Amino acid sequence: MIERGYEGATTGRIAERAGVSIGSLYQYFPNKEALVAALIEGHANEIVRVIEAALDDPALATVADGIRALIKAGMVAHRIDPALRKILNEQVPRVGRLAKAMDTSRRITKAIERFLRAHADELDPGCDPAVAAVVVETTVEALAHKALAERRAMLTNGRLERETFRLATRYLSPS
Amino acid sequence: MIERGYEGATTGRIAERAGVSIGSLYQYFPNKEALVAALIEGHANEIVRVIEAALDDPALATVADGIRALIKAGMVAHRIDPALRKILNEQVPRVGRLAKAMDTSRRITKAIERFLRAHADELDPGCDPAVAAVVVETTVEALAHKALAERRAMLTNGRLERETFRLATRYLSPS
Amino acid sequence: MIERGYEGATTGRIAERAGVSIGSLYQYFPNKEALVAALIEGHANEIVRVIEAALDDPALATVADGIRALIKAGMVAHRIDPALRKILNEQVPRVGRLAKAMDTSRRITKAIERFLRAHADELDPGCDPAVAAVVVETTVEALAHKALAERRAMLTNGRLERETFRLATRYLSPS
Amino acid sequence: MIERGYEGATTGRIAERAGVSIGSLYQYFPNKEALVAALIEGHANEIVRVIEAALDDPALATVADGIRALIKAGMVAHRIDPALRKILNEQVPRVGRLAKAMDTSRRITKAIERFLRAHADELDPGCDPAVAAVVVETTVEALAHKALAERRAMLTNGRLERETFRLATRYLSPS
DNA sequence: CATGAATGAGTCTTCATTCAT
DNA sequence: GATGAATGAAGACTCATTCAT
Repeated sequence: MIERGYEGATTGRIAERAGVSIGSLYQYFPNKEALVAALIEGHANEIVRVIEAALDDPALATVADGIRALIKAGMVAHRIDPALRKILNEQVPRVGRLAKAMDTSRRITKAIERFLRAHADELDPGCDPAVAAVVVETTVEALAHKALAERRAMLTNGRLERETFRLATRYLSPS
Repeated sequence: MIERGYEGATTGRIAERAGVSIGSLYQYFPNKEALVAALIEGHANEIVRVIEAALDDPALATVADGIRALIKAGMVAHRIDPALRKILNEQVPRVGRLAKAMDTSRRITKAIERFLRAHADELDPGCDPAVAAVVVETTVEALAHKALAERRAMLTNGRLERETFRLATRYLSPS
Repeated sequence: MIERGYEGATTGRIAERAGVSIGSLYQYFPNKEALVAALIEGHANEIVRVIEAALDDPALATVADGIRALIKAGMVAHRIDPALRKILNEQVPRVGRLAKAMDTSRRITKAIERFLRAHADELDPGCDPAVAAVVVETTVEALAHKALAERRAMLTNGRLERETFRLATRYLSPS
Repeated sequence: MIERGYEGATTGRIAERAGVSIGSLYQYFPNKEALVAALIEGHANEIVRVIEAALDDPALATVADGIRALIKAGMVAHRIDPALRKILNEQVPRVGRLAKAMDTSRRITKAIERFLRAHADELDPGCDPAVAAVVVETTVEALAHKALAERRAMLTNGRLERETFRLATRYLSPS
């Protein structure tokens, strides 16, 4: 729906795809911004749920397992709606209620932090879970994005996924 | 100038900030796309130059020195015009001549790759400079962006810079 | 509405005269060209109808009667919207859908031809109805136009009307 | 130069074709209207000269000769610059100094009237040279225009020319 | 005098928002 | 409540006109 960017998504198009009239849309949302925010929030929740589910899997025994799960989930999340995911992180003006819908990355960071704390014994002693979570979230997200947006070759041969894993595990593990 | 995104940057606003009339703008550029492309290309070149200059410094003895220089330069580059830098990587439609102006990250990646090859003896044997350059570029850029956009606290206390350094050096060094 | 020519007729002015907003206009017409074409087509149809009605009058006994009716109808038609009539024949770019709206004169020529064929016995033997219709249509139209546009004096005293009649009847009648 | 209509002829294009700078144009003409008026007046004079020359030819013995010469000259005049001729009669706003440049048809009418008076003995007694001149001028011009603009077929086989001749001679000659 | 870059009013067109039905 | 026609502000772009060089 928002494949063509915030400005590209006209209220008319949104209404049409939603199968309702513009009038109806404006009965529930005060303006375009709120409307797009709701749209985004829905997708954001879905993405966060995918990541959280992956990290909460009790089958994850080690940090390495967690990293692998996170990378896999990151790829899945990106595929939920690549364009939207991108817009979600980038294009939507960070103002008002949109900001609220925007904190996907913060929620994911929190999930990663919880996971790291649960495996604190495996981490490098100098590693602050709160900080490390930011680094890991930012890094994994950026590499997944890069792979999907510009480096499809490194994606298909699995190279970038392996590199991402190496990057994260070396960063977290005791030297 | 383009703080509000490609669509937010109206030709009128661009003209006003540039201190000329719209008419003058259209004397030199055939349409908005070309105009924005020129704007972006200028900044992109500046950014690439800053990074390349940092990595080409003959005073850099080790990979660690290079990483430090890259991180520092990344921060500087981001400050050249944070908003534009963002747009540059994200919001501009990747089509036509705009796409051409867009390959800042590829040019930076090349510069990093050159640097890594020049210091191949210091790298982990399993490290392919071409791939590692993509990872380092993506990673350093994303963390600098994150720091400036959402985590100013981690920026001011230098924490994120240190973490970025640790992340990159551990990733590149022999285990 | 289009008194000042195709270029003089701005969408804004058209909307204003029509008593609607520009937005509404664009809800029904894809662009200015289509809008003007519709305007013209409407008037063209009206004009053609007036002429056809005059020539189809069963009360017309002779060619002379028909010529008189045609001249009268031509004057009436010209008064429907003098400026528009002018544009219609002259100024509108003869391209695309506009061209379609333009063939008023051809439709009128056809009507005259039909009339002439129905009265073939009264015509000069050397008179080809198809050709004569073109001549009569062009001639009557031009004189009506001239009378209304530049020679109001000859119009008010009925002189030009009488001359037009003499011109056409002598042209058509057997020598 | 004005092939594309009054509005289509931009001052820039006119200057370019004239091989001078816009600035120079504005040194001689106060505005676009005056500029176009001068352009038109030049062509108008040329056209009037062609017609007058044809009608003043002492070799013309009869009214029929004159009509033939007029028709021929009309065709020639139309070919001098068909588009311009058209615009000249139609499209240019009939205001201000432009009106002055516009009276080609009146000057041609005068020439025809002079010719008719010189051959008054051949004319139908009911024929007022002043009025007949208007009729002939309007009629010949309109048919030439029609032939060139919409009925090229009738032009190439000479049919319309012959019809025009018949129309005019029958109109002028004693019954 | 000639030049042509600069100007900005005026055009067409889109789209968020409202409101009568 | 739902609808979608109507609205008009705002944006991209053109071109007649001016004026510094």
